[in-house]
Amino acid sequence: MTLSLYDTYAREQRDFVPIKDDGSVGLYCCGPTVYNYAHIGNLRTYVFEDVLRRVLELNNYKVDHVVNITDVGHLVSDADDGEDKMEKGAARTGKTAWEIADIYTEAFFEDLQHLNIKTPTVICKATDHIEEQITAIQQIEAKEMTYITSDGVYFDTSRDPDYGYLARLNIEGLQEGARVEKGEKRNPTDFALWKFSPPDEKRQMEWESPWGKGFPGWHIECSAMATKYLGPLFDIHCGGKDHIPIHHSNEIAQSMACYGTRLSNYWMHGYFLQTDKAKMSKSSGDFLRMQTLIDKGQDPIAYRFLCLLAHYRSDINFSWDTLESASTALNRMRNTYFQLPDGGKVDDTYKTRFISFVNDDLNTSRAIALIQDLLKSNDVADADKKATLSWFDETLGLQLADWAPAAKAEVPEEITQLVEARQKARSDKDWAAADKARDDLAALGYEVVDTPDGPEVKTI
RNA sequence: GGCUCGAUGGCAGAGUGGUUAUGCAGCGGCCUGCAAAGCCGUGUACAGCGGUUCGAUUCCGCUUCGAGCCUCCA
Repeated sequence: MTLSLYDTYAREQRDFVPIKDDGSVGLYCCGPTVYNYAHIGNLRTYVFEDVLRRVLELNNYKVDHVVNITDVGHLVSDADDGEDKMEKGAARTGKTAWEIADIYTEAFFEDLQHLNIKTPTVICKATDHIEEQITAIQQIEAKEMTYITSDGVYFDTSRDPDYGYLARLNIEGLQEGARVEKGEKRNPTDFALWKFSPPDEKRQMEWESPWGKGFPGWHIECSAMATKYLGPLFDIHCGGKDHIPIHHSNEIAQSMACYGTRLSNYWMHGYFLQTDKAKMSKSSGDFLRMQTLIDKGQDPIAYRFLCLLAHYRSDINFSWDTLESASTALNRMRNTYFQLPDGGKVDDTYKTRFISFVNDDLNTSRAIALIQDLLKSNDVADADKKATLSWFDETLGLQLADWAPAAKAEVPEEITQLVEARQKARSDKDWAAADKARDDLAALGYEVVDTPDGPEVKTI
């Protein structure tokens, strides 16, 4: 069955045809800048990329999945006095920039584990690839598409006639805009390939280069590492939609300069998770991260489920109520799955429908609606429902098979006595006493539920 | 100011030129001494105004509103 994916570059959904004919697919995903924790909006994009990878695998491709770690400091702004994020983080915490990077890199991968996101096949750090970045800058320089200012080596975007096509940038419109500060740049869209260290201070992260001591610009990192691991033209490049106008436009410009390619055959972008009708932002200081959800007793997989409920190409409005409703739905599904018998086989009709949905530009929302159909179906045996749902879950990653109802908690003697007293009252049909016992238990934080096998006690 | 994208029921969110999305919440019922869970059933929607069409929520235009980018940003 044909896999069809929306390509931002073409602005349309295209049937997927891999570049190589050996069954492999090159997938590059822009990773985190590790100067702080990821927030759940960031994480939504990695969930989307994980589903993309799983759908590619469902289509029998072997996915070479590369994710970068931006551990080089990058400027807060392009102005000369801009502070560096890594160095700023170091100053804030009293740790070195290198330690900061390690701490947040580790936290990032913990977040991915919580969300059942598959580990990339290649994880590459910018600081481990300085040589490759310098080489790439030299290649661009050889094409005479760079110039040097007092603070760095810049890419001259006016030398690229197709600059900004990905974002359909209107260069003249940008120039008319009031908010663009050029500084020493020749064009508003020009960007730094290499930044010089300030002459009077020692940076924690700096390297020698043909242009002087300094550090690489952000955009060259992705181009250089993607090319190193996947070649100058590979299949799919992903990132958040905010990368379309700047970061990805610049990556493409760099690749055009170096290799005459647009770097990736497909450009795919994850949309935002909004809170209070606004984008969640690291720089605004206050944001929700995975640990915040966990601390509030939320299940990370419920968040993954929430992400899957919507199409990756539409913004989600996040609220605690929304997460709660996703969580309720997921738990019902888990319970149902748990109670279904094993030993069935995957239902072909549902399998085909599932593939048609996820192959249609990752329509996970229809795939999840299909689960409801399946579970309510009168035509599929219970054991087959379980096998089919289990097969769906290889792509959805909800870890249904790993879930089990919470074990019965240890109950203090005092509570057991109350429950027994209530049972006695019930058998005596003394409903008032039974209800009082229920109220007393509730006051102590326990709920009693009557089942055919007798009363069960749960903490509230 | 420029550019890009969007607007679906109480909430979240699919989809479609004429026909049930789905989930959560709500309501009614079954079950239960009561309750919880579960099961069955059920209402309300396609921002506004024009246009194309036999017919538009779906296509086109305008208006209004919203988000994003233009500064690091998923």
